[in-house]
Formats: sequence, C-alpha cells, structure tokens
Amino acid sequence: MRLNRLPDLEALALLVTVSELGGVGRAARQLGISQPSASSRLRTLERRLGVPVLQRLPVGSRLTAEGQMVVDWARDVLGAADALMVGVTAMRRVRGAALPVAASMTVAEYLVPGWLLALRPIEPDVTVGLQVVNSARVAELVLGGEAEIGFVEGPSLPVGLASLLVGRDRLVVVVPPEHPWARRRTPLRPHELAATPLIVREPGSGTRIAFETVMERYGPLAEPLLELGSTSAVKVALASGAGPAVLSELAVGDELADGRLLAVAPEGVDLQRSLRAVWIEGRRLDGPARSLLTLAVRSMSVARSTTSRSTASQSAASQSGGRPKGERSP
Amino acid sequence: MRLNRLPDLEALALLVTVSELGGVGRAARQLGISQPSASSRLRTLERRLGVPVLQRLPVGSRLTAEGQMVVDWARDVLGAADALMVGVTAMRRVRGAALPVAASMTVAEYLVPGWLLALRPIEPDVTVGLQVVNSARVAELVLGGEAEIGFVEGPSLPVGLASLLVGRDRLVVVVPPEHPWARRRTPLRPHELAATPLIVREPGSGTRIAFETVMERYGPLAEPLLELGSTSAVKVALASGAGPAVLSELAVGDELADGRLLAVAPEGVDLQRSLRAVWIEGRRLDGPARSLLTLAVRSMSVARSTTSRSTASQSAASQSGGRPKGERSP
DNA sequence: TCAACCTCATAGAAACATTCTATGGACTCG
DNA sequence: CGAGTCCATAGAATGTTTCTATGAGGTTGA
Repeated sequence: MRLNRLPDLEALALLVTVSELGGVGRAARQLGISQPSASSRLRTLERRLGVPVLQRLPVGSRLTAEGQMVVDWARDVLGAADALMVGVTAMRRVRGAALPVAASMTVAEYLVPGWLLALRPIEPDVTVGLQVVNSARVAELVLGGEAEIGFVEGPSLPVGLASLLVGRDRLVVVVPPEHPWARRRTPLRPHELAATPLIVREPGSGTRIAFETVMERYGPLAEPLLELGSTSAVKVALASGAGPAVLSELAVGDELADGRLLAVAPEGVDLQRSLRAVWIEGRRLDGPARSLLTLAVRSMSVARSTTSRSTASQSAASQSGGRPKGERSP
Repeated sequence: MRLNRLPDLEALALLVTVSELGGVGRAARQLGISQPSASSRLRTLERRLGVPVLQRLPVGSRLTAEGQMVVDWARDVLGAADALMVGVTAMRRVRGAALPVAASMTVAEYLVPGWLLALRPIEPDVTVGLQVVNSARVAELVLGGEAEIGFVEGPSLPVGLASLLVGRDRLVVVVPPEHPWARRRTPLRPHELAATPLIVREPGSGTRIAFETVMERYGPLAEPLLELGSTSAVKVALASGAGPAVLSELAVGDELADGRLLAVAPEGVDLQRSLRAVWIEGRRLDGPARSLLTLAVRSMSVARSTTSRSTASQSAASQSGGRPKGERSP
C-alpha cells in the first residue's frame, strides 16, 4: 500500500461535479469553494494523474475520453468512501439516535452501509445509530429496547424475536491461483479440509466459530496455519501464497470475481449462513425502522434475481403488502 | 457530493498498515514517513471520524472494534482507488508499453482495472498501455499491430481475429424504487418499452447503439426523455426519480444489489452482449498478453460460479466485476 | 461591430496541514 | 532496576490550499 500513489478524493469529487454540471465555476459554487480554487485543484489533479481529463471551452468544460473513464472510476471510489462515512457516522451515534440499530459484524460490514445509503434519500432526517456486536448481543439489545431493529447471522434463532431473512452468506475455502488446490480435479473431501492447516481468523470471531461448528462432524480440525485478527490480514497472507483460508464470501467477492483468489468447494458441506433482521415479536415496525427493513429485504431479493432473471415486482410485492411477519424457525 | 465529508485516503492507508503491522511506528517505517508524522495523522483521522479507532498500548497499537470496521471499509475505498490509479496509469502509457491493450469502453471501465490489479503480482515489471476506443477501432488496432490484445463488446464478430469470451454484460431497464414500474405485476412488453420515453446515453454511445439495435424489431422508439453524456449522469437523473433508464448491468450492479435501483426485465428481449478478447488469428499469445488473457477468462468463469455480492464500496467491484472498486463488487 | 457576459487561468497573500528532528513518558522484559 | 520499545508532544520548516482581485478568450445579442 504505497502512500504516495493515491488520488485526492476531494479533487475527484470536484471532477465528478464538473462532469455533472458542465463547468468548473459551477462545480465550485455547488461545492462551496471559489472558482480559482477549483481550477487550481483540477490542474493539480491532472498533473498527478498524468492525463488531461478536462477540455476547457469558453462555454464551460467537458470531459476528455480519459476524463470520462476517470469520472466513472472515481464514482466507485467516492461511493466506497461514502459507505465508509455513513457507517462511521452511524457508529458514532450509538446513543440518542432516532433509529438505533444493532448488527453482527458480517452484516454491519457488508450490508448495512449500502442500506444506509439507500435509506438516506427516503428518510433524510433520521439519524441512525449502529452498534456492531455479536449475534447474541444483538438479540439482547433488541429485546432490551436499546435497538429498534437488529441483524444477526448464523443458525441460532433468538427467542422472543420476529425475524425475516435479509441475505445469505457462505463461508468459502479460498486459495491463491498458484496453490495446488486451484488445479485440483478431484473434489475436496471434508476430511481432507479438516486435516489441512488453514489460515483463519482469531478464535472467537464469527467466521471462525461458524466454520468450526460446521466442520465438527468431520473430525478434529488441524492446527491453524496462521491465526490473524482481521479479514484483511488473512487476505494479505493469502496473497503471499501462504495457503488455503476460510473467509466469508461477502468478504472475497471481488477477489473471486477477478480471479485473484479461487474458491474450492468442499464436497457436501453446507457452509451457508442466514442473515436475518430481528425485532421484538408482536411489535409492528413502522417509520424509519420499517423503511430500513424494506430496503434490507429488497436488497436480497434483487441481488438474487439479477443473477438469473430479474423483475422488480417480486421484491416490491413482498413488502408493500402486509407488515412483515417473523418467519418460523427453520 | 459534499466535499468536506470525505475521508483522507492516505490516512486510511496508514491505518490499514497499522492494523497489519500492529504498530504506529512500524507502519510509519513501512510507508517511509516518520513515526510522529504517522501518529499525528492518525490522531487527525480519529478526530475527523469522531470515533476512536486505535487502542494505543505500550507494545504497539491494536484496532478498536470500530477501527476494525473502518479498516475493512477503508480497504474497499483503497481498492477502488487502486483500480482507478492502475487504469489511469495504463491509459497514460499508450505508446511504448510492453503490453499494448485496446478495449471498448464497457470492458475498459468495468473489467480491465480488476485484471490489471490481478496481473500486477504475476507480471510486476510489465507496463500496460490501455487505449479505450469503440469495438471497431479495437479490431483495427489489433490488426494493425498497435495493440497486442483487444477487448470488444457486441454481437459483431471481427474478421481476421481470434476471439475468446471473457464476460457478458446485459443492458437492463432500471427504475428508482418509487417508480410505478417497480410495483408492476404484469411483465413489461417490448412494445410498451419501445413506446416509453427513456433516459439514455447520448447517440453514438455503445450502450445506446446496442439498445437501439435490439429494440429495432419492436417498432420505433419513443423520443428519449433525456439524453445524457455519461453513465453517472444517467444515475443522477434516475435518483431524482426522472424515469426508466437503460444502462449496462455492470454499471448498476451495486445499485441493484442494495435496492437503490430496480431492474425491470422486458419480456422475451435478449439484451445480453458478449465481451470478447481478440487477437490476430493464428498468432499464439504468450508472455504478459497470455497472462492477461488467462486472468480475463478466469474472471468470467469464477464470477459465474459464485453468486453476486455487493458491498457499498464496490463500485470498484463493479469494475472488477465489481471490483474495480478495488476490489469489490458484485 | 461592439459591449455585456460568460467561461477559465493567473497572481499574490494568508491560512492550514503535514513534515521533520528532538525529546519525554509509559510500559515490558530480563 | 536498567535497557529497549512504543507512542505523544513540541517547535520549526515546507508545501498545499484557500481566498480576492484581475486578466484573457470566446459567445451572445443588439
């Protein structure tokens, strides 16, 4: 992670605004800075990128072809930054939030920011408070009234809580492309997996507990190859070719998508986990909490339907109808 | 896009490094700055985020629970930034690159950065040059020897070129959740779609041409509701509820995944496009070009075998398959 | 044709942040 | 208890960004 080769986020945001408004001065006004400041900043950005991105015209500025690409890439960066900020902001307001939420780590990390971004235009004035704790504690907080709605992962069903499925996650065994398992033709047997030293998260982490619970029946697990404190650290170890690792699919989706990592599915092992929204049984959710639940439910159904075929109707229908009911336990 | 609420990318990179190395001083050394500078920068970051992220201990520093979340979100941001930089760097070196590549816009925008990120560890010393042009011009450049490998979209098959499928894209009709079509129960008929004014890209853009070609047989298209010069601009118009739009699925993967947009599938219309790698027929690709081709092919097969995933950050992902965001994305 | 108006760029001063070196306090380890 | 490691603070130097004021280039419309 070289420190110096990073783009200036604010300059990128400025460039995006220029592309939307069609002029440097207009963008400056919108962002509340002076026009010369914007001009100079864009020039610095161009110099650092080494590519001209703007075509200055007497009537405004248009993007060059390269600029168009930069803007589209920049939108991704800014979207990620937005997600970070929305997540941090929610974590900061644990007390005194209009909508107190509790979520397990997986849900909080991968799903909550997207929901909050989608919630913002719907409920602009609602301050969300986010508490990131384990699933058991989520249940406590919801039951104790400290969170209006919660999100849990895993197979155990909290009592006294209504719940609704909002997503699925799956633990995947991943290897770098140069690992022997990347080329194996025979399926991975559970016993072989159990007997292989793996890179895993530290004891007590949700991912690790879930994995150990599932693998219990296939015999004792080998000693871990490495125990690391974060998903990121595991990825770093993986990149250096250390060995197979077990991670949440949500955590490695990008790496899987572009081939930096490969998934090896153990034969016949169900590593799927349900992600559920929970709230006090019998209580009717309304207001912002209900909006959030709707978004969460919708995000799942749409994500699933886009891979095969997608129609908007199904997801919309499920919520616009009656109030959500707790699903019965599996 | 408020300018002031953006995080400092370099500070985030520093924090990530601290989380990997376990100490402020160690991270500073790795990044080539002094320890006090790192310390001060982290303090500033904490102040701006409003959340303590580091627990300073006499033996080093550990992340707080909030810090853990911040680091994981930050990885997405940095991944997206990395994708941007790798793309820009490639565009800068059109001449004199060891591996000259030509790609159509869709491929260049959403897939190439992810491939280049994956290529970096495999071929660390190869400078890639990227030319972003339309598919016909890609064919010319490859045939003329100005690009060793090219990537095209669309149904037309270039003559004299060998090709291999590296991905698929699909045009999708998207609406904001509050649009009437989001709640429709009857399937969308092609004629109805043709008769509806849509938000589209400007004439001549690949997305628009592809859409018009497919829709030709269903009668004349209605006048566009809006014609906009970039995907981003279309998204902005969508967000304000303007009306249905037609965009590449790769461009709206994140929005679909978290429900900010909904896809409406027109009945029986095939809006899929193939994305292909092309090179001179009969020529055997080797060296870096072959590595790149391998990565591209792999990214497709893996992407299909896993279900999509989404994180807010993922725009990069969207590029990389989502991950241009760095690494992310569905 | 020309004045009014718009665009973006430049100049120079002030404010701010980051950087460094040097030092100190806190804790662990032997 | 001393040596070593860690992080924080102090104060000066550097660099960037910011602003206001102004200029250059081109369009618009009378």
